Amino acid sequence: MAGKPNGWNRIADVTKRTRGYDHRQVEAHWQKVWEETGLYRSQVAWDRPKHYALTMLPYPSGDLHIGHWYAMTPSDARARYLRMKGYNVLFPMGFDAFGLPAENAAVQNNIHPWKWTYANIERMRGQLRSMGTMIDWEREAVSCTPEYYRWTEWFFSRLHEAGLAYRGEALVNWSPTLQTVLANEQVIDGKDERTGQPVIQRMMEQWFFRITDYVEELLDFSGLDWPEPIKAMQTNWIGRSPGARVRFPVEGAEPIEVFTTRPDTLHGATFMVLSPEHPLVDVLATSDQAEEVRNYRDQAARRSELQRTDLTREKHGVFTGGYALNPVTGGEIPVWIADYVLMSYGTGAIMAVPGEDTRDWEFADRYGLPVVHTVQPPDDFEGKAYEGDGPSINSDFLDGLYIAEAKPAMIDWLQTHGHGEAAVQYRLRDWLISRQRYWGSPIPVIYCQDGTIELVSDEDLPVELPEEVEFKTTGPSPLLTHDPFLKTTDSKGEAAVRETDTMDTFMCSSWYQLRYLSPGCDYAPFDPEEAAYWLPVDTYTGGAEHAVMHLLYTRFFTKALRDMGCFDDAKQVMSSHGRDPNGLFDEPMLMLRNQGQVLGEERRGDQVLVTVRRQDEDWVADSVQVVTTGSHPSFWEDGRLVGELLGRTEKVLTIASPNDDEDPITVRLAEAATVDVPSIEGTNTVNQLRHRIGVQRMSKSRGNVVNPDDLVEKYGADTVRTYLMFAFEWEKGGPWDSRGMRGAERFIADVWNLGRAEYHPDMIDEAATRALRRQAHAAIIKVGDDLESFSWNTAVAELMKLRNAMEQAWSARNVTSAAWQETLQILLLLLAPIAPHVTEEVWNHLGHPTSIHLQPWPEVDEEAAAEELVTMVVQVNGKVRARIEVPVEISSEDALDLALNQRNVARHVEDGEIRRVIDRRPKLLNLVV
RNA sequence: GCCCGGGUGACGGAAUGGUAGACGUGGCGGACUUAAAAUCCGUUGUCCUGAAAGGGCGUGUGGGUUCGAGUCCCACCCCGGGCACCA
Repeated sequence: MAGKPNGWNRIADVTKRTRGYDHRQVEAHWQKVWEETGLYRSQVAWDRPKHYALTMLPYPSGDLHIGHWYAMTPSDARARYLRMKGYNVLFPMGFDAFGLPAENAAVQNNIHPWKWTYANIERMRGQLRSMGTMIDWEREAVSCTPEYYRWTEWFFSRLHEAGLAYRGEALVNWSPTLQTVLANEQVIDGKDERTGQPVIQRMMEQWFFRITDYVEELLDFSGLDWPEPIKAMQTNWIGRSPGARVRFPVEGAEPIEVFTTRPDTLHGATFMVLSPEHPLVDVLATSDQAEEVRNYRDQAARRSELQRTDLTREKHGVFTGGYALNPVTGGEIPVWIADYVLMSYGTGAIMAVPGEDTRDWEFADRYGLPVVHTVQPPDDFEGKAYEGDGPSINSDFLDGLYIAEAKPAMIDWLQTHGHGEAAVQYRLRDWLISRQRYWGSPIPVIYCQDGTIELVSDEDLPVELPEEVEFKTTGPSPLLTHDPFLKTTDSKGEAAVRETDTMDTFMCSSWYQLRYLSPGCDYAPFDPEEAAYWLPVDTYTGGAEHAVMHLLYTRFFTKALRDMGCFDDAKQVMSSHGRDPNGLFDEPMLMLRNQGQVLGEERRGDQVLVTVRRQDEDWVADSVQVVTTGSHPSFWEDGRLVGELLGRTEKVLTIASPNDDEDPITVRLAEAATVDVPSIEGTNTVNQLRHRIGVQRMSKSRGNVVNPDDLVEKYGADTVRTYLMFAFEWEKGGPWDSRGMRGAERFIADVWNLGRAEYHPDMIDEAATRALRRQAHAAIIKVGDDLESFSWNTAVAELMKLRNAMEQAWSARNVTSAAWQETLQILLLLLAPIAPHVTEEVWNHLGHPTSIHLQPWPEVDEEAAAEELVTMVVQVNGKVRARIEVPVEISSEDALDLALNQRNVARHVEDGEIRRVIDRRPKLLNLVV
C-alpha cells in the first residue's frame, strides 16, 4: 500500500461502495420478514409501560405525497426508539375515507365513491408499507366502512340523548360550489378553506353539536404538552370576552339588550346601533324613517359577509327614528342601524361610545352624533377615540377610577338597579355538522309524519348508505331522491322519512384514535380492555392547519364522551390494574407536535437569448434560443437580450434584467417567432422553455411535486427517511433540495460498507481507542435525547459524526477490534429507528439471530463516555487567545500556569495586570486585565 | 390593529450566558479514470496585497446588562402564520 494515497486503503473495495448495497432487494426482503413474523403487532401487556404514538390519519386521495412521509417517518422513528427503550408501543394507521373528493371523482369518472376510495386505500397501503414503518396493520380503521360509521352514528345518538346534538335554525355558510353547508371553522375570509370558493350566508335548519357547552374547559390546556401557537390559535378562535350585558329601556317596547366589554364607559354611550337584521328594528322605526330603513336593510341583505366585513369600507347606517334611554344617565339616545354590527355576535346590538371606541367615533363623526369622553386621555393625546387607560371623567360615581376598578363598579351598579349584569361572550359558535352530501356518515334520524323526530334505534345501526345511486352532475345529494333509503317507518309503524344530510367528516376523525384500539369490535365503539391500557394518546403528530378544526373537535368529543359515561368501563378496568384513571380521559392527546411543510424546490429558469424589437409600447421577440449560462452572460443591447427566463404565460416571456436592481423585462413572442432548445431535438415550441420556479407549496399545476415512490425506487426508503429527518428543522419545514439527498444516500451506503468491512487493526493506539468509544457512548445519550425531543436533524448529525469517526479509525487502523465492533453495534442500534432496513441487514450479516428491532437501546458506559482531555479556552478580556488540551480534572494553578505560558496569552496580558480570573475549568479560563 | 413564531456562511441548518457556523449540500484544489460518473484526500465566514504567525470584523438594526451575549433586557426593522368592524 505504500505510495498509494491515503484514500486507497479506506473501506474495502471502494468501487463496491454504492454498487454493493441493493436497497431494492434488502428493503423488500425485510419488509416481508417483518410482516411474516408479526414483528410490529402490539398487544396489551399490563406488566409493561405503554406508549400510544399517533400521527394524523391521511385522506385517501390516491397517492402518498412527500408531506405524508415527512409527517410519518419521524413519528415512526420515535415510536421505534421508545420501543427499544422498553415501552410497549402502539403505532396504528387508518384512513379518513369519507369526503367530497370521492363524490367529485364519481361525477367525473363515473366511478362509485366506494370503489374510488377503496382503490386509493389499497394503493396507499402499499406506499405506506414501502416506508418501512412499524405500523400495526391489524389495528387499521377506515372511516367509510359500515363497521366504522355504525359507531359514528351511535355516538350521534348518544350526543342527541345527552342534549349535545340539536337541530336549530341559524344563519349558516352555504357553499354553492360544494352544494353543502360548512362549519365556521371551514370558512376563511368568507371563502371555503379547501377550494377557496366564496360561501354565502343562508338561514337554514341544521344539526349542531353543543361545543359551546365546553368553552371554558376547552380554554384550559393545563396538563397538555402542546405547541404554544396551537393553544393560542384555539384560544383565539374561542374568543372569550368578559364584560356585561346592559339593557337600554325603550318607551313602548321591550328594552334593547347589548353586550359590552367596556361597561365603565356607559356614561359616554350617546347612541345605539342595531344590526339591520335585529328583530326590534321594525318596532323602533318611525313611519317617516321606515322607507329609508327598509332600503338599507335590503341593501345589507344583498351584501355578502365578505363585503360587510371589509375593513376598508366606510361605516354607513341609517337612523330608525326611535330612541332608547341610557340607563345610567337617563338621557334619550337615538337608535341607528348599520351593517358593521353583526347579528351573529353578542346580541346584535351595541351601545356606541364614540369617545372610547374608534369604530363608533367614525360613525358618530360621519353623522354628527355627540361625543362624550369618559376616560381622561393623556395631555399629548391627539387621536379621536381614546381606547387606553386613565381615570374616568364625566361619569358621576365612577369619576377618578381607572378601567380595572370602574368596570366592576359599573357592573355592581347595573346589577343593583336591574339594568344588567356581568356576562361573558364567546366568538365560538356551535359546531354545524350537517352536510348535504352523499359520501359521509348518515345521521341516524327519521322524521315522523306528525313532525316529531326519532332516533334510529341502536339495534338498527348503522343506517347504511345505499350503493346503487347515480352520480350524474355535481348537484344535490342523490340521497334526496333515493326512495329505498328515504322511505322508512317510525317506531309506531307509521310511514316516515330519513334524514338525508350526512355528518361532517371531522366527526369521523374525532374518535378514530379510539377505534384503532379494536377496529373489529362489534359490541361497542371500542373495547374497554384495550382502551384501559392504551389511552390516552401519548404523542400526536400532524399539521398545524388542523388547529381549530380537528384538534378542537376531538377535544370536545373526548370531554363529551367522558361526561356521557362512555369511558366508565375502561376506567374500571384501569383501576383494577392499579392505574389511577383520574384525569386520563379529559383530553384525547397529551403531547402534540406539528411538523412544518415541505415546499417545492427552487428551479432556475433557462438562460435565453432573445432578439427583440420595439413595437408600439411593447417588446416583441422574433427568436428565442436557450443558451448555456457560462457562454452567454446576461446582457441587453442592440436588440439582443440574454437573461434567465423568470416566467411565461402563453406567449409572453418575463426575463430577468441584466441589472439586478431593475424590474424584469416583459417580451411578447411574434406569431412567426422561432424557438430553439438545443437539448430537445426537432422543432421546439414555447412550451418547452423552462421558467424559474420559486420556493412555494408543492402542487401538480406548478410542476414542483416530488414523488416519494420515485425516490424510494431510486434511493431506497432508508435514504428518504434519513434525508427527511436530517434536512430541516422539523417543525419548520422548508424547500426540497434534491442535492441534499446525496448526503443521506452516502451515509446509508457508508453504514452498509462499515458493516461489511473486515476490520484488522495495525498499530493499536490506546488514546484513539478510548476516543472512539467515548464518541460512541456519548452518541447513545445524544441521539436518545434528540429523538425524544423531536430534534431529528441533530440526531442524524450525531450519527454521521460517528460514521466519520469510524471511517477515520478504519484508515488509521489504530483501534482495537473490540472497540471497533462495539462502536459498529452502537451505530447500528442508534440508527435502527431511523433507517430500519439497512441496520437490520447489517445486524443480520453480523450473525445476530434476532431482529435489531427487538434489541434494547444500548446502555451507556459512563466511564467510557467521560472525557479525559478537554480543550480549554483561554480568553483575555473575553476574547479567545488560546486553546489548550488539558486533563479534565486540572487544578486551578496548573490551568493558570499553562494559560500564561501560551505566547499569545502572555502577549495580551503583559500590558496590564490580571485583576480577575473567571475560572470555568476545564472548559474556559477568562483573564480580566 | 392585536396575538404567536422567526431573522446565523452560497444553501439546509448546529450552538445548558462560555471555542459561532456541528452535521450535510454545494464550491474550489488534488488523486483515481482515455473520459465521465462514482469514490477518496485537502480546503471553504470576511478583511488585513499572497503564505505563515498574528490580528480586526462578523448571528436583521440601535442601545443596555455581564468578565463574557446568537442566547438575557429595552427600542426598532423585516419575513412567515393566526385573528380581526367581535362591540
